[in-house]
Amino acid sequence: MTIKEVSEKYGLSQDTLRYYEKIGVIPPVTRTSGGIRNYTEQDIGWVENAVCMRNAGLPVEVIAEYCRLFSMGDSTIGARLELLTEQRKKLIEQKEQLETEISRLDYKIGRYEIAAKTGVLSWEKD
Amino acid sequence: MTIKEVSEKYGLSQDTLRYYEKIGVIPPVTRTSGGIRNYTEQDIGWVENAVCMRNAGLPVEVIAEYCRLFSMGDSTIGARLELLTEQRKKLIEQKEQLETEISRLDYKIGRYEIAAKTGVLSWEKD
DNA sequence: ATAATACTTGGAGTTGGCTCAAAGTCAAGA
DNA sequence: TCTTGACTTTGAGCCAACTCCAAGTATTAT
Repeated sequence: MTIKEVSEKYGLSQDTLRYYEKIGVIPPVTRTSGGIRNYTEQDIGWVENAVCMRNAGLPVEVIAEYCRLFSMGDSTIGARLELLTEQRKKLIEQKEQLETEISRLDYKIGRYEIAAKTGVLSWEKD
Repeated sequence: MTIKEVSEKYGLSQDTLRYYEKIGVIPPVTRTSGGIRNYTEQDIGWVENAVCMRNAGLPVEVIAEYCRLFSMGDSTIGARLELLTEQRKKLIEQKEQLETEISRLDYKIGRYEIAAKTGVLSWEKD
């Protein structure tokens, strides 16, 4: 698969794909004899991994570290497990933050709906 | 309350508090006759609002827009309701992204735990 | 063979959200 | 009175994560 196709499939710019490879968020991509990127299924697996992790807000640095450990082989399994566990913890915290803010918003929105209907503000501030 | 106290109470730097005020994430803070910031309960309410919204990842621009609308009075209630509803939707999407990634991580972590115990990788790639 | 298109690299520029520094004002204590 | 320290403003600097550009090479279509 060419960089263009991968770019379209995952909604990443070609620049971003090259950038990800450069900083190690994905391992070096397979090339044609002419040096052109030719993404294999494996390469694409790494792209998917990067997309998911980025969508969840993991820093590129962390994803790159995971790739680096992976490339070093089985001796880094413990370290990779630790890295993933730590990130999981952070995501759960974020999720809780989000839930808190969503209920705050729900409350506010509820009050605004009443206000919009009645034209009357049923409260004091913000 | 002085800027120092507010800074310590909410874990924001004094610079950040001044920055928030400057860009309108919080409305102009009450001042002493000498022009020194003297946060009232109301002002602090706005700070809390900013902290919650930022913790959930809302852009400062959006928070500032809400403040702006608020300062314009009751005629903007509809617009404020719309803004909050839109942001709520985004937060829910983000939450879903997070949940997706958390289960992906759970799956990976599960495999790594087995690998760490048995020393054997029970799968092929990443 | 040649033009158009797609690719390459390296490096500079952009955006969001702070963060720091310089230079100045002011109030309280020795 | 002088100094200390907290405050003020304006503006520059920084980091993450892209994003764009220039200059050059390779592939494809005619």
